[in-house]
Amino acid sequence: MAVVDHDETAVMFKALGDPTRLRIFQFLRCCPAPVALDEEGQAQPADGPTVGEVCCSVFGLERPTSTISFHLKELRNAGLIQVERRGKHMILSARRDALARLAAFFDPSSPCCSEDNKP
Amino acid sequence: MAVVDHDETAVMFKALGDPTRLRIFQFLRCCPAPVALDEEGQAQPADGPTVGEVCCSVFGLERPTSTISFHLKELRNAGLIQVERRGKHMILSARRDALARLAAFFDPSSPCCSEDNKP
DNA sequence: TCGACAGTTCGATATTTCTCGATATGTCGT
DNA sequence: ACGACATATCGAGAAATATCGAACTGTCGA
Repeated sequence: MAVVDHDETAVMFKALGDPTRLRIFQFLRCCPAPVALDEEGQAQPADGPTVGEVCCSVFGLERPTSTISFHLKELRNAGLIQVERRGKHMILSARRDALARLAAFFDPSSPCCSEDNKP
Repeated sequence: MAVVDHDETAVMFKALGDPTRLRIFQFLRCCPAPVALDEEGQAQPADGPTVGEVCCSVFGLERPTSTISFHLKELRNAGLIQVERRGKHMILSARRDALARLAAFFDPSSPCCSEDNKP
């Protein structure tokens, strides 16, 4: 088993490699988690950022929602964010497991010379 | 001053967003001490990995040198690697400051709600 | 100086990506 | 059911990107 799946990790980096998406992701990182599933499976709803709030807060409505929606889909396909419907809104949040995975990639104490690099 | 320069950081992520470049960078990361093997398998003390070694070790000569050279230039322009001429070879190495910067980006303890996210 | 070697740059091409407006889908309140 | 709202999808056009072979530059050794 490879320490790092290059292709899958590259998808994450590619998603963050666009300035528009990086700003969205950074914004979502800083927002409180919209929901907390406790051990009983009870969802405690909290206010989370919606697509419209991203358009307004991050881009000042200078971008059409269709463009933001496109980038949100890219971030979701890369596994970087979660999207949850709540009423007519979509609640957005950064995925903590993705953050942990990327943090581990740059962790200096982690082993880096995996079998992938050998012919 | 912004905590994170989105555009500049996005350039780094974009460079790592290609599987070919990610493999190159991962390979170079694992050779921090400039040590290489010559034809007899002897370790040359001051030598680091060269372009040809990347072609051979990482891609098994399945890619032309021109393609590797293209990706190395992208990584260099993104500030992720250093290239130093030594004789007829180019000695490659990952830039530690770039690694530290990216690690800081994902550090959970670092402040993430910079002024950039506020309108 | 010549030829061999290491690597880069160039030109062409195929593919992907970003962006936008228009249209469609889904949800709520009445 | 209907209209208003929030967001997604579609289609098209412009721009960027990855890839390759050929040609070029630079360096060393004989």
